[in-house]
Amino acid sequence: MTTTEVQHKPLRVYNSATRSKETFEPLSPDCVKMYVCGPTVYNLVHIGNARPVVVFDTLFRVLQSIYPKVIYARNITDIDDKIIKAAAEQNIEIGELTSRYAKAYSEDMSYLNTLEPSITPYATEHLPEMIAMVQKLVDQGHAYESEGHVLFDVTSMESYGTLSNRSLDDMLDGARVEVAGYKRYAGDFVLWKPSNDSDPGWDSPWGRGRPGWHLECSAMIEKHLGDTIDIHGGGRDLIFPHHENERAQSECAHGGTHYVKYWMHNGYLNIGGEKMSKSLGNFRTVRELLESYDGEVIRLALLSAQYRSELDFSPELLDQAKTSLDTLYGALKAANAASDNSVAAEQTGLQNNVAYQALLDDLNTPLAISELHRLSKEINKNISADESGEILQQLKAQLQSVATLMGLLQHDPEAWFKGGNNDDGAEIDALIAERQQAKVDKNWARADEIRKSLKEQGVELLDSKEGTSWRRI
RNA sequence: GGCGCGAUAGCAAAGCGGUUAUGCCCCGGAUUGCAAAUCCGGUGAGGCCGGUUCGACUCCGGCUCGCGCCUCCA
Repeated sequence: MTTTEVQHKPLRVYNSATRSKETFEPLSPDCVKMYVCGPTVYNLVHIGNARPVVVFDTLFRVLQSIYPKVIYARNITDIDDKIIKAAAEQNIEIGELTSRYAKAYSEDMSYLNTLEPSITPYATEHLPEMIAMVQKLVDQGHAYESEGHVLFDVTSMESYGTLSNRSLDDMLDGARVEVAGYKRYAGDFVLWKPSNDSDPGWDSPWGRGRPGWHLECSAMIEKHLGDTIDIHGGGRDLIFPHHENERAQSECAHGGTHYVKYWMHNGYLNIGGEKMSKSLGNFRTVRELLESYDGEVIRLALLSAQYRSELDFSPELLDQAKTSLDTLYGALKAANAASDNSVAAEQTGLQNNVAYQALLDDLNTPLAISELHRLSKEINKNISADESGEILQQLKAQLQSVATLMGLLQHDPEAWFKGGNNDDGAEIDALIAERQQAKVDKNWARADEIRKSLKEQGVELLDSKEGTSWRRI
């Protein structure tokens, strides 16, 4: 490397708060801080819940490619009225329910090739911090106690509503819910609420109770990341009220200090043109989909549209993602077969890679994926042209490095095509050997018979100059 | 009622004021004992109506349709 500074194209991200795409400038280039809202653990997550996880995992990887240290926190909400209800219905302890589904979540997400966040804070482990924050808000006149509840006074904050771009008047105009009697103002939200004897609760200055929904994220960010963070992510449906209220609590508790520099929100995953949601019941769980599709197929499907747009989820989408991955793995496999790995790929770096540039532009994954296809086509052409292995290795290195940034092409190509269980691998190899002999003997009838019978078992034979390989179909 | 998003070829989905997006599907060709894979080529587009411009899918205005938030939700 010369003294010339490397020309980095800047990362650009769409900031929901300003409703525009901005150049990402971290608070400190030495340590970038990102927080993403995680699941409430009372059942299996659906594929819509997986979208932000995959999207922000990709962002995490891109950030790590630029900055030396990135702290990524994703919480687990393990106290919530839905949890209390579900545990009661199933007649089990709350802790049993939440640990079961927190584990399931972690497993499901790992199948989608997501990296572990740097920190996974649990709400129930941060009660002292939450209570302290509520106390601070009460002391500073931003919150008040009423009938055992502590409420945030939204009229006490000048800029309340700026994140979600709405005024207090607008909100009340459209209010569809009855205003609870203990609220001074309809828009006030709960910081702390009383628990009855059968509910889980913690002692507080306002009696035994539990936190309101928005409080945990504020308290955990404060504790683990500080008063101000670079990026806060989540689904679009969290902008209001969740993120608006989080911001209100945190900034008021911190004397007006800016809470989040870049708010990022992914679009909805739809089914049949409608938002997928637990309340509508039109969801598919990740676990259920993993029975039929490799996690990487699901991941590619989720990345096939830019994260801010809506994405209509369908079996066709997954089938297309599967076909796409077959093509990409096919090129990798061919590259492996055609070149000896003794030719070391020169470190080309990512900066000049079109796919990387696309990712730096607010995670333009569809464009990046198209570049993956262009690279794989280049690989195939170079194999046909029988060019030197060096070019092939370069192309392969490019393809793999940028695919890794998207959490794709993480399998061994051979294993990808041969599927999970290789119990019958020896049997297949024996038949291939027999067919090879038949071909030498020009016994085409026997050769075709073997091909046909294996195909009936879901195994397809692929003849090439290098010999015969196979894959599951 | 308030606020916001979208409409691209059979399907999915991007960039871009003028030049092939890309993938899947479909058609033709090369290759192949057969098959697959691969390569080459092709069909096919920008909701509707105006405006700006030498030129608009791309900018501006209107309309239509669809979706979302304002309530738990990724």
